[in-house]
Amino acid sequence: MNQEIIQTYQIESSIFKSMAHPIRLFIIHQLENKKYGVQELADMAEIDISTMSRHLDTLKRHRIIAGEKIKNNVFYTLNIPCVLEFMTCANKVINQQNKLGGII
Amino acid sequence: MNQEIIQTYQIESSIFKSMAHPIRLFIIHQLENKKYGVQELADMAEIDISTMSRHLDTLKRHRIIAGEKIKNNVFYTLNIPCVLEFMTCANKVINQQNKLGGII
DNA sequence: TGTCTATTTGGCCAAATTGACAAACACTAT
DNA sequence: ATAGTGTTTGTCAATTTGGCCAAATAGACA
Repeated sequence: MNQEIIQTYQIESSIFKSMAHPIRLFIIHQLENKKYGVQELADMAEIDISTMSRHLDTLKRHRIIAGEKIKNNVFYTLNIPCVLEFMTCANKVINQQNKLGGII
Repeated sequence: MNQEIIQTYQIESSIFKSMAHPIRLFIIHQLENKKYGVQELADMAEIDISTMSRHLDTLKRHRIIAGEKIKNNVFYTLNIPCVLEFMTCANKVINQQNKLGGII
């Protein structure tokens, strides 16, 4: 395995990876419009708050979102608006998939 | 776990996932400029050809790339040019990370 | 200080991903 | 038909990821 290539694309791939999960995409889409706290997001997604906390941490570590503590709550906001351009492209890919009959 | 959310973002997340690997990003960047065969790409990345074949298959199944067989060789091309916009955004994220001191 | 609320972290298990080797396969060309 | 070339697939071990519960932590406020 060529270590130079790995290194070159490691960070880029870790950013993709950080977004490559249904719950984390859900989070990104929610924060498009408004700030949310951890418990609120956990309730909406119907997952354990500890699991939600970990997903938020993943996105935060990659600077996709940012958290701001107000009193006892941490409110998260979308940090990288251009992430939404990703989605536009992703949807083009999805539409093309549908036209061609889906994957697998 | 809210199945509706999962369903909504499953496909989108599988597209991110398909690109979230250093070797597969390497492939995408190479195909930006020119067609390549499986063996060529395997040589460049210094990985087993079977491993490269599987990475190419992953990208192909998600319509990121397309393969065309000519004689005994399969040449791959980038199928979704807007993928490159992804990269532009990803790099903004990376640069912001660097400014702030990198991640973990 | 002590308590209450909200969030994060540790531990553990199940499931998914990655990589290599070898075997199978598809096709070309003798 | 047979050999040769290039690609894909079967299998398996090692690693990573995702989920929940329980315990730990951080901060607000009486």
